[in-house]
Amino acid sequence: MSKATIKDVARVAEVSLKTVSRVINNEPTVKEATRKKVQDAIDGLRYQPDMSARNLRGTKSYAIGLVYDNPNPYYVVDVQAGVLQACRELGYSLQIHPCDATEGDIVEELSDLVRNSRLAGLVIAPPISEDDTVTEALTARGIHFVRIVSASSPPSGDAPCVYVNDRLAAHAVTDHLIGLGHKRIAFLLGEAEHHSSGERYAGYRTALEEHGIAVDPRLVLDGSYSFDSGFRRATDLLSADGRPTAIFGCNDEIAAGVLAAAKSLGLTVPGDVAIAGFENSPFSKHAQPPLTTAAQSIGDIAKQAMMLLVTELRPQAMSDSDRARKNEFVPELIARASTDALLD
Amino acid sequence: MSKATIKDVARVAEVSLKTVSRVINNEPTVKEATRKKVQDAIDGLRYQPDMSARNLRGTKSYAIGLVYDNPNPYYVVDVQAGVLQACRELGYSLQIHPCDATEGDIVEELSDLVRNSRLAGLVIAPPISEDDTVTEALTARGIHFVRIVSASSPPSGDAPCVYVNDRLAAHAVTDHLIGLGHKRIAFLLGEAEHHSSGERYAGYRTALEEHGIAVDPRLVLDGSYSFDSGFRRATDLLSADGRPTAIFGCNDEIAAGVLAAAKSLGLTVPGDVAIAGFENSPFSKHAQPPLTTAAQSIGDIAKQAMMLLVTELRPQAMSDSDRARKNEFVPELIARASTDALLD
DNA sequence: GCGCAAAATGACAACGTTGTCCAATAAAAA
DNA sequence: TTTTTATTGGACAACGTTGTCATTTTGCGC
Repeated sequence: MSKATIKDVARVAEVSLKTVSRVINNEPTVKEATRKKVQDAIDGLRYQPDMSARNLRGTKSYAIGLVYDNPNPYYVVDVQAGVLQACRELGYSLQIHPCDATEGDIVEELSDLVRNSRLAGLVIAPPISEDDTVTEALTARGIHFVRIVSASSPPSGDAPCVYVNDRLAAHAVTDHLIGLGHKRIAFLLGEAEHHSSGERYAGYRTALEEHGIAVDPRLVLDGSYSFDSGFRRATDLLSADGRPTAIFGCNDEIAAGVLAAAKSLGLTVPGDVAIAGFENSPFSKHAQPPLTTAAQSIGDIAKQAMMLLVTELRPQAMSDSDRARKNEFVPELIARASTDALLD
Repeated sequence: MSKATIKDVARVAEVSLKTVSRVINNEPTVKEATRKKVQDAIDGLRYQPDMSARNLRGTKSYAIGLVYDNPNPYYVVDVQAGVLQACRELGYSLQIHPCDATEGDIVEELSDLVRNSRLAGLVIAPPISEDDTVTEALTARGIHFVRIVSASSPPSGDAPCVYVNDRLAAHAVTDHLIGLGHKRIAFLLGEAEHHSSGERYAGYRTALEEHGIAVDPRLVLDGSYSFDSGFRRATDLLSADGRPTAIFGCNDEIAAGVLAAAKSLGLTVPGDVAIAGFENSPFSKHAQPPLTTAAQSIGDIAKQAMMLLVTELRPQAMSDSDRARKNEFVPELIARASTDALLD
């Protein structure tokens, strides 16, 4: 009933411990016949290598850390799910590490984490992944990591990275609004430390310019990725003269705030004002009317980040198809009734 | 720069390896002077025992698993945060294990998890924690675990358990509604496999009975813990004759659905219909009007569950104050404007 | 067949910790 | 003082795995 060890496999396959180890680790110098014999024994015994022993012995480790300071629980569980799936497929264990970038020395904290938990590397989610001070310090300390960031092209620098092209997606959302006849489109920003906010703004801006619409600075307001922020800014915008005919919130929470503000002012959506969000949060579908947004498959992105990290750490362990995967993700426009009454 | 080991501590403290080990593990037979000397060395070197080595060697393990199938991300991250904090304080590492109780053999899955990851025990969150088939099978297999469940008194049986007294809290919410003059109060249930749904209903029921109000079965509707469910049930209730003057949703998502339904029917809240939820989800505060609800400190509950698990596993490792902690938690009523227009 | 390089395999130690068992010391009893 | 008994400290093995290095087997050109 107790767990099978490499010893059991060796006995069954009639080879030495070391040969089994070689098979497990995909080392090249094993005869095909031997490999098969060992693999059969592994399958037969349902053997799985022991993480503790592996981590203890080698320079290598089979544990990675997931670092995030994103306050959005929907985002967090999706990232976890994606990384966890990749971990299972690749035989890694996962150490989650929620953190607060604003308190304490985060670099020290992460170094300790890696040392104490013997982590092979880190997957770092935004916004902390976008803090160059942190990533440079980690590189300087020789810590392996992969970042998930918002960018419109592969970031320069050596650190491997998975990037979400928010700019392109925001461009598409803005195009959609322009296509519906809107010319006065407001944009509500999120926190500046989230690159996604700036990227989405850039997409909005270029879309307007491409259609020869001047960007009106009075229609671009900063704020935060929150319902409250959206509500306040929208209340200001919508109760002043020359109000916009559409408002593009930097994420769905902001858009939900905008929607609430519009309703409280007695405006109809999308009749009086069209509203678009970003991220395809679950509640965007349930809003009344449902919110136009852009969908990101956070799980896939996170999974790819983990794959990329392992490609870094143990190139030979990854198949070519895994290695060839693309590291750019472009969220897709999801048009709903908050911009186009004919949809639902 | 590399990690300090027990060997370094022994050298600095001028004692043997074993003595250091004894200090770390709080074994009784160490002279106070020696203990201090060793502790100083530990602190000085910022030594932390290596999990891999500890887990590998002993019958003991210093890793625990957190098992959950709750679809609510807010709940999940709070539970994680609580357990994680306790893990740090107690020197454990955490393995998260989201799962789907409806597919595959969950008992087999958890057994494999415990064996393969050498887990000392599990913290199991609802609703899967409330499935007796699962918990009995785990007990039969000798797996240590602590459950977080909804109950109005300590569940019988040997398995240690932290329980949330939803019944008492729902009683308070119902009292609040009755106190505001409501007599026709509807109740919208969640999924039957969540005990919390039944417990909250029981609290609602006894509160009505205590005030001599008969429970009208037409005002008690089953459903699920979702916005949609709340929306549909409330639409039915509010558009039929003899509509209730208050609706108590089994959680905030349901209540949010009720609120949306009321608005879409042109009813004012709380004027035409008062609405109460449960759980104090972040959005309950942002709803218009803000939702009356009941607050649970999920993080504290989860932390206490972890403490209790360790008390099980290594009684001598816990201080008396930790051991004496209460395992019952009662959510508190938070009255807001969705029931009482004078509040906000 | 023979020799020799190259490929495949194996023996053994080591990773950091704890359990077992025994030795040394201090305290108590004679 | 000597003997007995608590205390406390230390040597060694073991957990399951992989790195190092030695050894065996294979393939190949003569």
